Amino acid sequence: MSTAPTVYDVAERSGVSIATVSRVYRNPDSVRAQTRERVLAAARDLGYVPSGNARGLASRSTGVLGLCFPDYADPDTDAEDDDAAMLYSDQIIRGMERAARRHGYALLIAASLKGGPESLVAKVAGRVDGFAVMARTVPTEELEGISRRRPVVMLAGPREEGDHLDHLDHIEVANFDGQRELTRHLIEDHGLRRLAFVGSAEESPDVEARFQGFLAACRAADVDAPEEPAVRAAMMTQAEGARAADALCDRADGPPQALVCANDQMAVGALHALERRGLTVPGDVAVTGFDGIPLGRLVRPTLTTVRQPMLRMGEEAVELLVRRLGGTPGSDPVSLMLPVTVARRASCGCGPEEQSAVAIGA
Amino acid sequence: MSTAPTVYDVAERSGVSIATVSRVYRNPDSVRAQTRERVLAAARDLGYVPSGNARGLASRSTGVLGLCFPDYADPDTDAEDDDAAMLYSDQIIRGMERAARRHGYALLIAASLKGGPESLVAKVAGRVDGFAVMARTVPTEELEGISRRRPVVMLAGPREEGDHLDHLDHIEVANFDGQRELTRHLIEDHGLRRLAFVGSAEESPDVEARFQGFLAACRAADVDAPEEPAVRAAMMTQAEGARAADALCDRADGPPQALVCANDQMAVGALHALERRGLTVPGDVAVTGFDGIPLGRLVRPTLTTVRQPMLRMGEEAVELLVRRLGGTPGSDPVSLMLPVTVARRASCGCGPEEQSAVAIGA
DNA sequence: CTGAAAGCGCTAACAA
DNA sequence: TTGTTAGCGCTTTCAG
Repeated sequence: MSTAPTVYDVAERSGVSIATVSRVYRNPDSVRAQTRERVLAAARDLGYVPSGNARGLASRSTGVLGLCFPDYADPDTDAEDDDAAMLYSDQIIRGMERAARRHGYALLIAASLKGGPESLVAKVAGRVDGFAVMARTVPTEELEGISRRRPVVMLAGPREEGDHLDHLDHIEVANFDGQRELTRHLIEDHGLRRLAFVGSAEESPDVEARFQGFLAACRAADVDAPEEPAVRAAMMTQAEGARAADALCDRADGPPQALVCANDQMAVGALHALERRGLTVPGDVAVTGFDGIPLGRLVRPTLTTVRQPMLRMGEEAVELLVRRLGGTPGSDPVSLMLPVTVARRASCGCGPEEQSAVAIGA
Repeated sequence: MSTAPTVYDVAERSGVSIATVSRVYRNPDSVRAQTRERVLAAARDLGYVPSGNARGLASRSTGVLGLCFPDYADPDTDAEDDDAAMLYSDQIIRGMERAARRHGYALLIAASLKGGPESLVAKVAGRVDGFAVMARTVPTEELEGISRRRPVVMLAGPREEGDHLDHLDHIEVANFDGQRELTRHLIEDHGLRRLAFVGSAEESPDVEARFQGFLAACRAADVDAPEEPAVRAAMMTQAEGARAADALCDRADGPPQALVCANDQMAVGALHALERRGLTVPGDVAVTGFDGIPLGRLVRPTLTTVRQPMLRMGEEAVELLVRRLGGTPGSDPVSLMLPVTVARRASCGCGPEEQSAVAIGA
């Protein structure tokens, strides 16, 4: 693994200038066929691989798009379920990779390491032409500066109005509308009136929007609606979901009729906790989630939830980035709202078969 | 989005030399705190982002690992199932990303575009310190040259003996042992004796190994074992699996007692085809797959299969690469064989609950 | 169609 | 502790 061969080596070996070697790769037709073959042969012999770095430096572009996502690994998910637990990030990655490929880009992905020392974004930002950031992965201020230099699109988490970040492109899903529709379903179609919302302790615009949707539905139906989530889980994991369910059941007034969880992971945890306590779902308590992770269809009862179009989100992110990179420099920030889908399954009382689901919002 | 600021801009603005600016990022402690703050402040004001390209060029390393994978998208999978269809590549990506993060690397992923013009590997290879390649994603010869210049690890697909590639590190799963054990189970535990293996038309060492495992089990039990797979599907998709099942059922001697499919996707397709024909599984025909994709637990009957540890494969790949990069230059090529797990579920006749599964091979 | 030369932005000795 | 000075390997005018 000595020193890697460079254009100079290839040039020398094939008796041309380095400029010609470069042309062979960047614009083959501008070189006489015979010369080209000679160069290619030399390159092959030498095991020559063009340096992406040098290329990028000289041409000021990398051909790579990036994605920064939070460390979503749920430590409580056991190995078995883990196979099935295709999370947010996985689907966004899939969507972005697909779209990126269509446009000739590769995808660089990096998750925020919890106690990470050096800035994650900086590392990614420095190696890509543009990138997407999942909400709350990166300090706002960091993005502030970076976004002045290259296209950035925020994923999930509503546009922060009047904030420094409002010049970023932005994609979100219909959190409010989705949660409102699901809640309406619980109230009107199943006749439930004592609902508890399980939110999260950390600030999350998505969770907040869901809670507001929940509230809206309650108010519209004249159902008692507390100003605050019944529980704010420390983390949105299965363990915390179970804990929340337990806490709610231990209250003086007994368990609520429905546990409306801010995400699927917590809902699954709640399902387990309820089962352990001998409560049946949806008989004694209905449970709902939000996200639409595959695990939701594996648990029994199957989980009623609001499905997010994560794959599409990834694709749209790339489209946005590509558009920005393609020119139209000063245009206004774009903000997309993607529709969600309410998946009525067993845990709300809709029976084992998944009901046909409807697109909501956007 | 004018011209991005460089070390020179930051240096000037903070009244130091570019070397100091560089130090602030690479080795903060080697700069007086006061100076450091001044530099950082200037950088912040300017929206400075270190160029990964320039860095890589100068330091001869990128801090990025890569993965090339085939375009596995199954066009037959409908959008609904797609959510659940976490494929090979997704899990390997997850595993690699995790491990890479632990070692401070980011991950660059790129799928082979079908009619892709320019060489995929070259693009990836030029931007990373080392990378993994899923079998049959890349022309052998290409890798030949590249692997002389940087660490490459092959995923799946057995080491090609006596081939040019036998100096590459290599990770595979116990295809042979897994398929043999599953087949033994069908024969001995369920008493089936007329088994048909559904393979693939394209050359695949993995599929071949599985078929050999199948044969071995048949012979060991004195079961009639044809030298060739009963069917060789054009692609390993659901549609082709269904077609294979139909073809087999239309034979003069009627359907076999068991359809042993070379992967889960085909097995799921077979399940559908059988159902359409009014045959019950496992009553009339048993069906098995290979891979352990989540979809296998969603279909009814649940799919008996051999589970591959793809996540671990990704992690091991990174470990191997990191080791190579860490020195030990001339050491011999490593070849890992990862154990698989036979998941006995409903489609072989084991009942709805998944039986405890055992690790096989390696 | 091909060559010469000037950088791209940063790191890494080596000095100071 | 900080500055100076070479490149790293490639793209890209501008000539020829």
